[in-house]
Amino acid sequence: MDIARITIAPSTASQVHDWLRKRVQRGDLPPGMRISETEVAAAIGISRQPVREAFIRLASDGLAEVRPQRGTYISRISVSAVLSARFIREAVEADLARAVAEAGPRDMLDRMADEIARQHRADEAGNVEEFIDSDDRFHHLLAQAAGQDAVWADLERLKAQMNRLRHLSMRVFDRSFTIGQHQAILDALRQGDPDAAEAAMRTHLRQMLAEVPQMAAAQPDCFTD
Amino acid sequence: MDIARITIAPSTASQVHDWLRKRVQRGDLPPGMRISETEVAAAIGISRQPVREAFIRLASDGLAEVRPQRGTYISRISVSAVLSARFIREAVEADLARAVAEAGPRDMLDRMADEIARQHRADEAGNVEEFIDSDDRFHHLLAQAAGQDAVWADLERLKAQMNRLRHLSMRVFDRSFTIGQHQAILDALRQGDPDAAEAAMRTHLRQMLAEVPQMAAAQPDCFTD
DNA sequence: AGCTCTTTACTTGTATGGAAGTATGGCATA
DNA sequence: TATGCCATACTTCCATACAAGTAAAGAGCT
Repeated sequence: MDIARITIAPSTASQVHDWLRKRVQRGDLPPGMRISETEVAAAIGISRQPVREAFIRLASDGLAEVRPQRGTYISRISVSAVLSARFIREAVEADLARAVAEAGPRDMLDRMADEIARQHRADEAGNVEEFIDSDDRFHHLLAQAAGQDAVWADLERLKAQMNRLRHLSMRVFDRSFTIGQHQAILDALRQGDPDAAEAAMRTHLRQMLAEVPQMAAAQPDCFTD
Repeated sequence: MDIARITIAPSTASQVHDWLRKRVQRGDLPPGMRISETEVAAAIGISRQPVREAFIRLASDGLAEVRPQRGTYISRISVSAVLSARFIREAVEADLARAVAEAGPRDMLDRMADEIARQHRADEAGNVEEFIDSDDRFHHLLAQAAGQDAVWADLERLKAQMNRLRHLSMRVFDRSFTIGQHQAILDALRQGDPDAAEAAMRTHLRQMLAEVPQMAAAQPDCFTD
């Protein structure tokens, strides 16, 4: 018999937190926007307390900023935070790529190829959300192939800022370029060439170095630093 | 004229959070311990609400676990979380070491040498707290020397679990060994040898790979996974 | 003894009222 | 016109009361 999977009903505060976090990451709630405990509570039809606790969690995620007695605001995207998260991602995923090139299970590589195919379809269909999700799964599969699934979970926290930026940039930049880089990484992994895999990954993730200042210059209200 | 540095009085909830976080990291509140909103509030002499909000933040830090209607517990140290944080640190600090070896400012290297001297003194005096603090400053200086101060701030979040473990292990393991590894890293940086610097850093941080399972086996109640 | 139900004493979650602080617009004054 | 004061309408923060759920001890029955 399987272990019964018990699911407890999530608290109101937790649900509000999830709801807000998704809306912030999708850019539905734009950077700099003011949100109010009272307003959100009235809109949902609950008291202020659960909303307040959701705000606290949102602030812990770095997605909101609570200024006492002044108001709560959706965080602007910190350029330096994005760049340092990018630095960390490059270092980590370079090591992951090396590890997989040296001893990666073949079936995981096949699954990565599947994701690239999905990215082609999402690109042609103009489905930005699906493209971003598949992009994430591609990199997640790399971590799993290296036997470091937990590492990806840790990176998720750092990716919070990058995700918001990506929802802006994906409508602007060339997605087929991204797909080509994914393919280059996978090719190197398949050939079992650690140096090539690392180089391809670093090239891929350094793409952001040029894009971030460009995005920040185009929409200065959304950014800080 | 300088910008006036305005400091707002931190909220009660924020102060309680800081207090609890330090106590958890120092091992003062042991893993698995049960804490109660009511008890803490009574001990401090305030109402439950600020304490409750401090608990929420502590849970966001991964240092506590709130089980609805059941109780709140200090998180056990997750072996897999520590190992994945270690993996990330190795990857990041390897890149940092390379960068500094290639183009690191000399004065920062001198400050790193100062820290090693402090570590010798702290070791002889048996001052574990000071040794750990200096150890942190040594690695922080490396990030600053690479012009990536923000990266260290991001790593702080991941180090939360590792810090608790270190307070346990530092009383057990050989500190002079650690100092020797720091010296080896600094020597490679001074010689401007990126490969040697990276190798020394990876060796240093892989030390934990052997220690963590050893610690977990010795004190199973404090760990999970 | 062993099992079942109930009571009771907890826990965290939510609602609400008021306290303290901040920004803003209006008004009097120079 | 420009400046300073002040009432007012917000905001978040804290205290308190109650609701809902859990766990363990104990009574009563088989």
